[in-house]
Amino acid sequence: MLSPHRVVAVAYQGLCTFEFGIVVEVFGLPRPEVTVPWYRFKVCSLEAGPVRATGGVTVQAVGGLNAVRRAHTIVIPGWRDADERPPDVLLDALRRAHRRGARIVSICSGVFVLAAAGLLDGKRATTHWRYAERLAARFPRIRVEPDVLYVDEGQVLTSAGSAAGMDLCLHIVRSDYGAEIANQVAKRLVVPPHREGGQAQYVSASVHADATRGLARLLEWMHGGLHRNLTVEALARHARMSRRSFARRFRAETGTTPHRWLTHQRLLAAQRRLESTDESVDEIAEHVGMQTAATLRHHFRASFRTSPTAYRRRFTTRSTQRSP
DNA sequence: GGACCATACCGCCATC
DNA sequence: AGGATGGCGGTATGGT
Repeated sequence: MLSPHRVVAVAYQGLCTFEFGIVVEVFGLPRPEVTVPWYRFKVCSLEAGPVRATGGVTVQAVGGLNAVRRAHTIVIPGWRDADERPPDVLLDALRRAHRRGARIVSICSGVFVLAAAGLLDGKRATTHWRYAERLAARFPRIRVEPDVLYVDEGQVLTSAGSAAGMDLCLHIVRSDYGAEIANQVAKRLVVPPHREGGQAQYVSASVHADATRGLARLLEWMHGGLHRNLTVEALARHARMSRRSFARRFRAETGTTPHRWLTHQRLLAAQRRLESTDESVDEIAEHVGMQTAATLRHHFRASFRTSPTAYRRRFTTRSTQRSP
């Protein structure tokens, strides 16, 4: 961990108060309970003078975009209008920061700023489900993933709608400081340390809560028995549907396919076990329902870009520091 | 890393 | 007519 690690949030006219608040909460609060050097947080303003944020709040930042030049992490907490091209000073500042290796983060519609700067070309990204189509249409070179809470492309990270920004910020803390400290932060925020699944399930859940109830029970059942050898055939039977209808319903509700969902859950379970137990990779593979350790390693690397053992070394709850 | 086999996925169409 | 369902089969993906 670079010490101190400077995080800068960009404020602008029409600032999204909620998303901005998330960033302040996670990176900007003093954390005496954390015994290692914490982030140094700063807000910088795109426009001179106080800026109006949503809800009639006025924000007076201490400095201008200069702070971006020295930041290790830059966060764009939403953008006021998906159709408004962000000013060139901001785009240039982000491009320069990106070139020198800074980490660029967006929440919700903030992705449009990153996209306009060209930082997402050829990369995966996500945004609020309301904007996903527009993003994909306007920026065809971005691989838009509408059904996840956040996408970590290493140097560029994007998160889905509003509160998913919290998931991404916690993910960043977890990457920088390890699971134990991330859990402490989550605990103080009174949020779960790790939300699973994508935003699609929240979308349909809020649109028609009843329809999801049947499948939600099934998901819980699947989750409770990851070690079982679950075939799509068996799942469909359990849900009393044909395979075809089951697959359709599953995608509609969760935004992914049954098998992919299972694999993902298994990987998350494996992560938890790597963090909190000293089981061998073989044992973990068996426990989470991956047939063999080789299969686990394969998927683990594909998803998290490290091996299970390397992950354990980094995130085991004792040694919590690493260099970003 | 590639080859082989099994299964999962999804478009298409008929049916309820 | 129109929406949901289920079967079929070609292709993609996963597991060994």
